Parts: sequence; structure tokens; C-alpha cells
Amino acid sequence: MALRLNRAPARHDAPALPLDTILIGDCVAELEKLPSASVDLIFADPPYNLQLQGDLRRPDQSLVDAVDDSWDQFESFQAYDAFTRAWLMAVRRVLKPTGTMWVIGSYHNIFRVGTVLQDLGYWVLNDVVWRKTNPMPNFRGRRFTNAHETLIWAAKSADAKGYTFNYEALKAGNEDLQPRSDWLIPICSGGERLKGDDGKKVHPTQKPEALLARVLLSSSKPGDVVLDPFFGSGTTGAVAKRLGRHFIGVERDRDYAAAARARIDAVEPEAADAIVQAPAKREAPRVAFATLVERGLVRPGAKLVDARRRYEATVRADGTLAFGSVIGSIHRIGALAQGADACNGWSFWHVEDARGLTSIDAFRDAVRAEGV
Amino acid sequence: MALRLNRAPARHDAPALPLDTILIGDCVAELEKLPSASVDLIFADPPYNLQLQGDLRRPDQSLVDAVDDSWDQFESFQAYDAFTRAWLMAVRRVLKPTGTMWVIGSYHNIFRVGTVLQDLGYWVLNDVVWRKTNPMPNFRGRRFTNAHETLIWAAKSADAKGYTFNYEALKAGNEDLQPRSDWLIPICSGGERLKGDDGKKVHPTQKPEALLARVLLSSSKPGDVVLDPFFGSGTTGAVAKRLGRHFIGVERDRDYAAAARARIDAVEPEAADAIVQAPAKREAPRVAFATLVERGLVRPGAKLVDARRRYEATVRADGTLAFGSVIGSIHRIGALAQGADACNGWSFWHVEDARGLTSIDAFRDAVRAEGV
DNA sequence: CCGTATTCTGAATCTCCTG
DNA sequence: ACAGGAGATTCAGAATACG
Repeated sequence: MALRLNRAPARHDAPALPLDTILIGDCVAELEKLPSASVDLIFADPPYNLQLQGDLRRPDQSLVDAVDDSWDQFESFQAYDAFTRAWLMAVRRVLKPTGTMWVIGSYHNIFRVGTVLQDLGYWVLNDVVWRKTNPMPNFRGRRFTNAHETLIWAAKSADAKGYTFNYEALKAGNEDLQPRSDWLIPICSGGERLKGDDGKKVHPTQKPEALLARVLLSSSKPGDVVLDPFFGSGTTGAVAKRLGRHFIGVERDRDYAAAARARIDAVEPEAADAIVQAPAKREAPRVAFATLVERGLVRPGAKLVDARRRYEATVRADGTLAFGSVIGSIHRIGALAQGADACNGWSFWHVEDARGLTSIDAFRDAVRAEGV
Repeated sequence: MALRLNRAPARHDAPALPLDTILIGDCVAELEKLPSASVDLIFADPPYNLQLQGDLRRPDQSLVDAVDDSWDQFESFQAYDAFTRAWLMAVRRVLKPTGTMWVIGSYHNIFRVGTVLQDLGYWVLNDVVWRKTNPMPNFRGRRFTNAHETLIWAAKSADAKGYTFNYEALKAGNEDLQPRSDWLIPICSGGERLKGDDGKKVHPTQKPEALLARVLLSSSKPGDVVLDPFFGSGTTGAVAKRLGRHFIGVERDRDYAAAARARIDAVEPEAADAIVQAPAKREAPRVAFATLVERGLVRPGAKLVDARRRYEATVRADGTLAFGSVIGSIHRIGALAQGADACNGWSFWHVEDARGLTSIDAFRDAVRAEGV
């Protein structure tokens, strides 16, 4: 039995569609009550099936607050696939033929999700990468920092035409460059992060509003109906309301649903003419020395010297420097050579050729000039 | 029947492994001839199963040279999955227990590949995003510009330990920041792109050498054996040779194999000092704290303190520490002092003298410099 | 009150050798 | 195989504390 947390007025033109409502219950069961082909956009943030083992501690021994909630536990890949198949079928029935769907996930689950949705006849339009400016580091140094999550954007079927893609607006909001499949957005923190009375986060995986804004602005129109079958803390609803879209959320957990309802009630819709794309965060123009080597601007085996040619180091293929038997970054080796505590390797080291000394900083500028 | 394009001298220590060789034939059949658990790293760039529908034209009506080769055509997802399963099983047998595998793909195939490899027992370590500085634009304006491809980095099994990850060198080459899962690398073009006598590209999906360099530098050591079951234009082989790794390539198409062979023969390996393995701290020879006491670097009876002088312990002649009435290793006592359950005593404890605090790790470095 | 320093935290599949 | 212990390991940003 679903309990509805509804604040929307009754609508006579679409009586069966519980607009701007959070349906409390299992999403497959709740979606069966909705009419077919009735929503314009789906955003789904399903459980990731993280399969965490033991505790993880930071180098300072503090404990990482893991996502160990029961809703993220599955017995096997098979069980996860069955779950995935069920909800993907349920939302597909409700999706208009011209509608599209977004799903977000990590490497733990996204391959399963992508495979199942292809098998069900969805047609992938893009995979989009959410690059995090501030991901949690890899504390043990045994893998690459997991600095992104993946979104799949899919149409209802291969022959679906007429889906919404606000190409011109996106391009205009992106310095007249085509919108790309890699998005740089910070994680949800600070004032945006919902906290309980105890000061603890309400939901372990709250998504940033900037991410949802990019989704809704790119693939929906004002007045469209956006369905989120894993509503959680209600980011989809909050952004939908702010941007003049309707939402339907489904959430099993009453506490999450209540927090989401309160959050959404506090949202002020933006004036229609103010609804434009949030400006993209400027890309940090950070260039690593390894990039110069990779791009062939500095050759492995080349000798670097300081401005007065007192010290010499050898460039290695991995973008480190060798100074005697010591290997390290341009900064650390620069400091070591001088006997200093710290050194800006970019200004310290130079390449010598027929024309004389060239600062490696000049090569970095060349990389930046090419658009990083 | 496989025809080998071999330029490597015979090796008596590994007679069954055709090092630095391109095996011509189907990869599953060819891999059956190789011994089990014999290669250190796999890089695979399988067909993407692109499912192109009709010609793609640019706004000026010029035709885009699409990947429509017969090797990229599969009748169904089912056929593609069967193909994927077959080659993933074949390479897994050949992979050492400590080895890892990279697979690259796009949204057309990467979900299938990821699902199958998880089902086969591979353990995903990371998914890595290759962001292209210069992707092909989306000419229709109906999707996001496909500006990235996805790589999956996986170990042979969930319990596989001891795989190679050159964390410290990668960090040093990246402004002393740990390496992330998003890589920015230009596509292969210009002089690097192999062209035939007719000026046309030899292979439709030639990968940039910078991408392979990052793969090999991060997850292999000099002298390792790298297997590429879809050798194509031989980028893996060219980079392996340049960086002092051995390669084994498998390629069905004789023309591709011949072009790859010629390309690799022209490669000059980097100088040894540009590619020797950087010593990692965790691989440095172990030094017992007792050795420091034995060698007179730390005096029995000396007081050790933490960096903020909050705790104090006494050095004993046998290399243990006394903290109140408790006696134990530098690590145990460090943990006890802080009330933590673990502690790296080497970085925690310091000796105080007229010049201030000196970490006992500095004395350990001195011992190592003397040759343990 | 302000500027600086410290602390806290985030969708995380996070070690390896010896006995 | 399993237990125990040595010893390795973090970045950005916000919040809080301090001087």
C-alpha cells in the first residue's frame, strides 16, 4: 500500500499521474499503478552493489563512513541483474516513446545496468562521465583514485525519434562549443548536503544539484514530467521544481521520503527566463610534467639543468626525474638538488638545446595553448 | 596455421613464449598454444560492435569514414557476448595470477565486456576514462559529443594480490598528486598515425601511443610480457619496445600485422636510465629498528617522541620501546600511545636533539644507503 | 572581528609477508 | 590456509578552532 506525500493540486488533464509526488514503496510495484507512456524523462540512481569488505581507514587512522546500508546488499551478480531487469522494465513501460532515461552508476554496477538495458531494447545515446573535482582519495595507493561516475543516457528504443536534446542552449552555455560527454562537477557537500538533527548526513549518496540540473536542462523541457524511481534525498525533485519541471519520485524508505518532501517544499522555482544552464565550472588548467613527456615535448632521457647549469637531472619516461640514484617529481628533485625544503620545478628546470636554455614552464604553456 | 613474424632472438629460459612476436590468426586459437599463467599484462582493444546505421555525413555533406569493417560486425548482442566470453577466457588462462588486464571500449560494447569479465571472475580495479582533447564532433547535434572512451582495469580474481601498480612514480609525475581515473590524452593523428602508400589510414581505430604508455607505465615493469590479442596496427608493441617491455601480439589480418611489424622494427628503445623501475618505498629492503640501535644510530635509553611531543617512549637495547610499563615494537607502542589500533612507528617516532626533531625514518634511510 | 590553522569528510570493491 | 604483525597510505573543500 502506497502512502502518498502529495502537495500538488489536482489536475484534470492528467488525472492518473501523481505529479510532484513522492510515492512510498517499492518502485516496481508503484510504477505498475502509473499509466503507460506517460513520463518524459527518467533519472535513476539505483543501488551500486558496492561489495565492500572490511573497514577502510585514512592514513590518520580515521574511519571512512562506508555505504553499508542494507539496500545496497545483493547476494550475487545474478540477483543484482534480476533486480535491474525488473526496474528497467517497469520504468520503460511508463516512458513515452519520445522520452529518454538516465542511469548513474560506478564500475561496480554500471556494466550490469548497461547490458540489461541494451537487452531490453533501450538504445544508448551517450555514456556521460561525471568527473569529480574533489573525489575521496585512494588511501592505500593501490589503484587510481576513483574520480568519476558514469551516466548512461538512453532512448526507449533504437527507432525512437523526437527525443528532447537542447543542443543549441547547451552549446550557447558552453562558450559556443558542443556539449561533451565529460562533465566536471563537485560532489555534494557544504550547505547543499542534507543533515539530520544529529548533524549526520541524511542519505549516504546524495547527488549534487548541478548534476541533475545538467541532466534536466539537456534532455527535458519546462512542464515535462521527470520520474525518479530511487528518489532518495530528492535531488531530482528539488531541481525539477526549481527548473519548472514536474517530478514523480518513488522511495521505499519513509525517512528519506520525508526529508526529500521537506527539502522540495523549501525550493523556490526560478523565473522562466532565468532558467538557463548553470555555468560550467572552469577546468583547472593543471598540467603535469608527465603530460609534457607523453606529448613528446620533452624527450625521455633528456637532461634538465637549472638556470645556472649547476645541477643536472634526467627525464624519465614516466614523467619523473632521476638525480643520481634518487627518483622523484620535478619539484622534489629540484629541492633535493639545491638542498632546499621546497622548489617550484617548473621555474627551476630547463632544457638545453642549440638555442640555449628553455624553461620547462614554456612547454607547459604550449600544452595549455593547445587546450590542455 | 599461424605464421609468425618474429624478430626476437631465441631465448632458452622461456622457450614456449614467443616474445616480441606477432602471431597471425584468431586470438582464441593462437592463445591456446601459449602456456598458462605466463604473461604479466594484457591490453585488449576488441571490436566495438558499432552498429552504424547508414552513412554519416558532415554538415558539408562530406562522408565520414566510418568503422564499417567486417570484423566489427556482429549479428546480435548474443553473438558479441559469446565472442567476448571466448577471448576473455582465453587470455585469462594465459595471465599470471599477479597479472592484470586492460580492455578499452565505447558505450557500444563496454557494458557487455564489463559484464562478461565480471561473470568470469575477473575483479575490476578501476574503470578509467580516456578523455579526448580533440574528439570528432557530433555532426547532427542530437547527442553529446562522444569525447571519451572507457578502459576497464581488472585483476585475474578478487583475491589476487601483488599486482603491479607504480603508484609512487605516477604520483611523482603528476605534480605529486595521486593519479586519477580520468586521463586527458589527444587522439592519434599527425605523424603518429600510420598511413598506407595511398595516404589512407592503415587501421581505422589506431590508439595513441600516449595512452598505451600510461597503461604500461602504470601497471607493468621493465622486462614484463604484455599480450595484446587484437594487435591491429601494433601500438601496444611499439610502446612496449620503446619502454623496455616484451610484447606478444595476435592479429588476424596479415596486412595489419605486416604494418605493425614494420612500425615496431623502426622503434628505438628509450635509454635504460629513462625507464628503469623506480624503487617503491614498500619494496625497499626491510630494516629492523633493532638494527638502528645495533649500529649506534639510536642509543639505548634514548627518549622517542611524536611530532608534537605529546607522547614519549624509551628505546631499549633490543630494539623494543618502553612506554610506561608496556614494552613492544615501535608500531605497537605508537598505536598504544595514541589510542589507535595501528600506527606506522617509523613515521610516528622522532629523536630530539639540539637541532630539533629527527624522524627515526631518516635513520632507516641512512641504514639503507649503507646497503642495509 | 578577522586571518590562519586545524579538523573533518566524501558511492571505496584500498597490503603483504611470515610463521 | 589462516592469523598476526609490520608498515604503507590522502585531496579538496567546508567547518570549526584559535590567536
